[in-house]
Amino acid sequence: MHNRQRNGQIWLYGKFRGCGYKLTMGRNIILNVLANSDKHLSAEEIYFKVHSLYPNIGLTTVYRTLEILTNTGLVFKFDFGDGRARYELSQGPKGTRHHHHLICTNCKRAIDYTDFIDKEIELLKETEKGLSEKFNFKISGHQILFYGLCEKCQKEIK
Amino acid sequence: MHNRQRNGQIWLYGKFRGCGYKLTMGRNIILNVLANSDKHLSAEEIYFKVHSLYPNIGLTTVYRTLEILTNTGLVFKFDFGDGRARYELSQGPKGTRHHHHLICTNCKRAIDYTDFIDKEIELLKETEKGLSEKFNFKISGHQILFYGLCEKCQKEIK
DNA sequence: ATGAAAATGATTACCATTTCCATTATAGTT
DNA sequence: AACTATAATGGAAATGGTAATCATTTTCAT
Ligand SMILES: [Mn+2]
Ligand SMILES: [Mn+2]
Ligand SMILES: [Zn+2]
Ligand SMILES: [Zn+2]
Repeated sequence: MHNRQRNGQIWLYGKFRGCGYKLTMGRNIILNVLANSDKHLSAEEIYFKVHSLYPNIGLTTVYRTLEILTNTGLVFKFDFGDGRARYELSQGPKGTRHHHHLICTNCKRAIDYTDFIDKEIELLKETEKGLSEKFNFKISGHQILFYGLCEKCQKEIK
Repeated sequence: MHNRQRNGQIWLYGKFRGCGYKLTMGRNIILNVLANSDKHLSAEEIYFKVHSLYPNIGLTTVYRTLEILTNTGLVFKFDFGDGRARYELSQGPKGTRHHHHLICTNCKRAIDYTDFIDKEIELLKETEKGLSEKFNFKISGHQILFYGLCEKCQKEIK
């Protein structure tokens, strides 16, 4: 969209470098694409967007970069059931807030929501503590998914 | 294990038939395998188990049956991140209780848990109501996932 | 500038799942 | 029981997202 997000990347770059990775042109643009999108992009979608700005990029590099970003926690990788992974910046100018997803079982689109997060956090914190003790499981993250039919698909399916 | 679950299938068969599908030998055995397992089986794992009882079965039929079972809600289909779908009976002698999962990000195994379900149900009911109104989204189910390292992998990774 | 290490991209391989299609089983009707 | 329309099946081939290979290029500390 605009270039107002430009500032948001600065710390992202730093965090990427901080993990010991070199910030190359391709990686830089991949980060920009992620930071400037409010969608849940697939690897191929990211590839096309990056390619329009930097035609030398290879799909392999996109996959490799996304793997790094996922492993370092800078990006969340999701499976919403449409046969391809979906990626989203874990923090940033738009996606700063912790959120969860509504997934349409028909069109496979995901809607972000942040409602009820406070109560949820409270419950999850408690649950997390109990579970990690009971199962001796070191919890590092969580995900809440609601499945159903989006407004559009409700009408279409009827 | 034992054959005490034999009774559990009766209503399953009925529910399957009730959806307008013919209960063939292959489908029957697939249901038995699911009902007698407490694991999260992949299509191939199910195929091998069925095959040992009914060698005529084809992997295609397993996939097709699992798709029917998933669409009719008799079976839950999960992606725990190991590159293949995992299936679990949604109700039945063992899996009657509503539960959620701890997923090891290393070995990709899933642990069932039923702790804190009461509080969770309460919160989710409220959340569900709020979300379905706000987004005009018809919610049909939900899933809570905790990610982390299982006891075994904590030691191995170290 | 130089060299070791990291990164890249084109190609190929992989592999879970789907599609195709000819054959067979099912269940209702005569 | 024979007929028939329809559903189900299974083997083979195709599909498609992702991972591995490898020769080449880029990066960065020296
Ligand atoms: Mn999101
Ligand atoms: Mn389970
Ligand atoms: Zn939809
Ligand atoms: Zn593990």
